[in-house]
Order: sequence, then C-alpha cells, then structure tokens
Amino acid sequence: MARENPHHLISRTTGAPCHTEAMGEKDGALPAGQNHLFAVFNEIGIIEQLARHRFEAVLPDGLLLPHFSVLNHLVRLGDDKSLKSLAFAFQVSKGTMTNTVQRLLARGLVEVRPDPKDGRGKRVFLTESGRRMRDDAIAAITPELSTFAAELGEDLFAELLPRLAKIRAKLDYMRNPPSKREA
Amino acid sequence: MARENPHHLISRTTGAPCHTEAMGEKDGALPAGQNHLFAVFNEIGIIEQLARHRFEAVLPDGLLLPHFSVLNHLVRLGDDKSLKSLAFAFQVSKGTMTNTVQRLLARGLVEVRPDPKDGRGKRVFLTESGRRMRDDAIAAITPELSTFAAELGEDLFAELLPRLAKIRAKLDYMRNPPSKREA
DNA sequence: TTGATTTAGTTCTACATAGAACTATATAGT
DNA sequence: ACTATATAGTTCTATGTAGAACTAAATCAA
Repeated sequence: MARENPHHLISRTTGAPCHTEAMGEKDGALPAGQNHLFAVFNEIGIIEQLARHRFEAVLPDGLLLPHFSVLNHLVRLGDDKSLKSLAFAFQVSKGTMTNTVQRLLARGLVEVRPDPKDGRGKRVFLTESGRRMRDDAIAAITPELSTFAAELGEDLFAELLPRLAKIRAKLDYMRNPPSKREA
Repeated sequence: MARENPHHLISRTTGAPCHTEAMGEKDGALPAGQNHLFAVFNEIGIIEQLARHRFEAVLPDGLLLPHFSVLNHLVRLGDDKSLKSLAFAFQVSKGTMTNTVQRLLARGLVEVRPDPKDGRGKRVFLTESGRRMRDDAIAAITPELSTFAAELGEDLFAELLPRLAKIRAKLDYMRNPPSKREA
C-alpha cells in the first residue's frame, strides 16, 4: 500500500460519526449557487478515496491501482506503447510513468524494448504474466462490484455516467485544449 | 506540489487525444451489467485527479489540498479538535494527520495545545492566519467554480449530488459500520 | 493498588507523485 | 552540413500517504 493521493477535494465536512451530512448545508463563504459544485467535487473526492482503498485491498499480490491501471490500459487498447503516451493517457508526469513501468518490469508484468524507429524512445509490452495479473485483478473486484450494483441499483450508475462524463470532458478540455493534443 | 494520489480508479481507457471515449464501450472481461459501475468509478477517479490539480494550481502560497481540507474543516465545524478526530474525519492514518498538522503548524496556520483532559491528546486550533488562508483559498477557487457552473449548468451538479451522496454513504458504511463509529 | 489492555500521537520505512535538472537523440532552421 | 531547439526518458528532491513499531498516558480488571 502506498500514498493515497486520494485526498478528497475539499474535506469531509463532518467530524461526526461518518459523513452523513457531508456538505449538505450552506456554506456562507461560497457565492450563492456554488455550494452544489463544491459539494459535488467533495463527494467525488471522498468516493475516489474510499473506492481506491477497497479496490487495492482486493487486488492480487499487493498490486496497486496505478499498476493495474497501466496493465488494464495495455490490455484494452493494445500494448507496444511509449512511456510518453502512457504518461499522457494517465495525465501523470514522465517521471511518474518511468517509476510505474519500472515496478511493472520488476514484477515481470511488462517488457520494455527500445523503439526501433526512435533512438530516444522505449516501447512497453505486456507479458503473459501481465495479462493474467490484469484478469485476476478484474476477477477480484467483480464480487465487490456485484454487491454494489445489487444494493444500489444499476440505474443509479447508468444515470450518473453521462453526467460525470460531461464534467470529465470539460476538465479534460481545459487541461488539454485541442491545440496541445497529440495522436 | 506533491503526490497525486489522484490516481483514477481504473485508467483512462483511451490513449487517443484525450479521454473522449473513456470507458464507453463494452469490456468483455467484465460480467454484463458491471461496465457501468466500472465506468463510473473510472470517471470519478479522473475527475478527482483533474479537479485536484486545478484546485492546487490556484491555491495560495503553495498550499496543498490536504492542508486546505483541514483548515476548511476546522472553520466549518469548529476547531479545538484532536488529531484522532481529524484523522477519522478524513479517513487517513494517524501518521498522515500528524504530518499534515505539522505542516500547518510550520506555516503558522494552526496552533496545537495539549489536551487539558487527556495527557495523551493534543487539540488543534485555527490561528487568524489560518482562517485568512482558508478564506483566500476559497476566494481563489471561486472564479473557477463560476466558469464551471456557467458552462455546464448548475442543474447538472444538483442532479449529481444526491446520487453521489448515496454512493459515498454506502462506501462509508462499508468502511465504518455502525459498530465502529465514534462520536 | 497493581498489572494488562487500550488509546493518542510520533516515528520510520516504503511507496506514488510532481517538477526540475539532466542526457541522449531527433528535428528544424539556416 | 551545422547549429539550435524540441522531445523521450531518467534521476533527484520534496511532498502525501499507509502501516508498523514505538512511547506515553488512560482505562480496565483483579
């Protein structure tokens, strides 16, 4: 386990038992109409943290979320990727991706070979072990997701998805305007 | 700046320009009906990361999110809190809260005094400087939130809030069942 | 009262991360 | 062609974080 990065954006606003009232009330410090925004990002921060904890707790062999994330990306979108493109896809720094790939390499979950077309570059490939690890991770999380879907209802998530995607797209656009996109 | 904790749960699934298709398609590895769940947590992870980056970028004086979070908590819910209760409120380890409070102390944003009723404990108090810093931070983020509200519409956030709260409450409950709550 | 257990907080180690400095290669300008 | 600039990746430093080992104080049991 490590880090937690997972800091919720604003703070769980209640010191009470848990977060049963989190950000519900008005906050005089905020202009009218912004409480909802503040509150939404707060909820998102808390959910991210709790969900990551839970996910990492069931991940096989002490695999951490960043490791799984990269493996999953390589399986879903194909391997033979540069560190640069991985760093961009995850919006992390180059140094961070170097570190993550080195950990995966040390576990034998990926292979790294020089880019035949660019002497500066490297290409990252999945190993069989890496694919298996990714599948195991998904198998490990599936029961959790099932419980969750059963207790809260899938509709809740179906309603949430397009709305969250809209916010994500906006943030994404602000961070990476078309001018600085890359293929 | 530091860390990033901010790891999105699953991975931005596209290496393409940005995240325009993030987790939209079916993922054969997941049982039917779980794609939505997976996708929602993925979006939440990405949003958390991007939003935190943006927030920290405008925060005064290199203040980081955890620092602001604690200041905000103390303003909103009152100071004179134990490290223990702060750690619980934010669901971070005791060691983490020791670190955060020490940073705030070094900046003169809080005071820490021994608990008069418990020789083991300490109490954390806001300083005037701490209150001002919290207000400045909110002032700094307000324009960002305004733009956001204007471009996406407040309704979007109003619709999101109760649904996210439901998920947060569930995760919270799973992590801290009534049996281990505290006052 | 005395001894065992629990609790508040700190410290230590290992990790993820950002950002800056650096190296090596590629590309652009002339 | 040669030089300047841009790019891919690594390394270094400072941070946030978890978790375990540790200290000191409170509580519980006998």
